Amino acid sequence: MLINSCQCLKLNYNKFIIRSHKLMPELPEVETIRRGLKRRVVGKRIKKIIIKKPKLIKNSGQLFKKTLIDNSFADIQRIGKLLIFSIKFKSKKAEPKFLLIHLKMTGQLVYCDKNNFVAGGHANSREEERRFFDGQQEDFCREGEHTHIIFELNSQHRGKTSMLFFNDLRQFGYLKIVNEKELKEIKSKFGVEPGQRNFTWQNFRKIFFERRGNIKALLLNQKIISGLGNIYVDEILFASRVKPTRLANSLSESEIKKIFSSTKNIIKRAIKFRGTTFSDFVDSRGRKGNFKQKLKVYGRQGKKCQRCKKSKIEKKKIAGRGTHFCSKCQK
DNA sequence: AAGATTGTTGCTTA
DNA sequence: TTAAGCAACAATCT
Repeated sequence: MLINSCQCLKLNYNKFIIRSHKLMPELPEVETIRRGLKRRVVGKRIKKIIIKKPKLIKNSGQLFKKTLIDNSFADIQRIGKLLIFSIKFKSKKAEPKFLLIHLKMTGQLVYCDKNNFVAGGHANSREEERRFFDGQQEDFCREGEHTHIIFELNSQHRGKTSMLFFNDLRQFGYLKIVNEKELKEIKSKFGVEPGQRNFTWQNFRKIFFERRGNIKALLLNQKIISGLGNIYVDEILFASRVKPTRLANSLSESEIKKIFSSTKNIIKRAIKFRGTTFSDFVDSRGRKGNFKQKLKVYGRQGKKCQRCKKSKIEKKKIAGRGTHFCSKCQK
């Protein structure tokens, strides 16, 4: 069965796995993608690039190709939800450059060994989805309707070809080549990040005195705290017993402390479980992103609160986003 | 069938 | 000057 020999690594969330929820890559998902890709693409020569949707590349196609082709990636880093590929140039005196990839809401990066598979994108139908889960993923692992950029990679010593596909159903994601100065500028716009050195109690605490908006908006703001999205913000606030409508400057010291520690813990745990929305088809065990099972409020609207077992989880639009909470245990 | 959904940007308002 | 609020972006589902 192909599932055992499959070398196709699918790095992203899948809309069809959790069809009723629209789960988007946040910090833990992007981090999982980064780790998986780093192992596989670093060091491989970029042989060819096919640009099917030029608008997704924020440079000229010519510059994009010229910068990447015949070179390779030295490393993959991440800030917030943004992936940063550092480019290793064949010629040593070239100015350092970086490839930024943002997946936004529906972007995917799919890695595939060409010798085993041609890679795919979103499943295009329920039928495709069904076949996929029946293990017949050769039907699915091919260039899909939503594949917009294709990198052909070449392993230096073995000469094997592999493919990296950028798929994006809604085409909100982007790819961009930047130099060191531009990268620094972009990085400077990100706030403190769970798991990074700057995520200290002192830094975190300070934020709350400077802001007037509600806590939901604050936690979603990438300039203040980077990496959180709609799912984890709801989970963090539930864990902290704080209502998402609360104003940042109305929170007590102990409430801020709770938010601080649950942010750290939830993000750490979500990375450990390889994300909520992440799905990985590479190994014979078919491991998936498992955090979905750990969600306490997100997507549970109308269901009984697992903590107080009395109230129902509510869903309201707060800070322009669908927000899930228990009004009994979140004050 | 209109409205909701998602992350981010950029515009408007306060 | 700065922050808050909100439309816009694409495509799909309810």
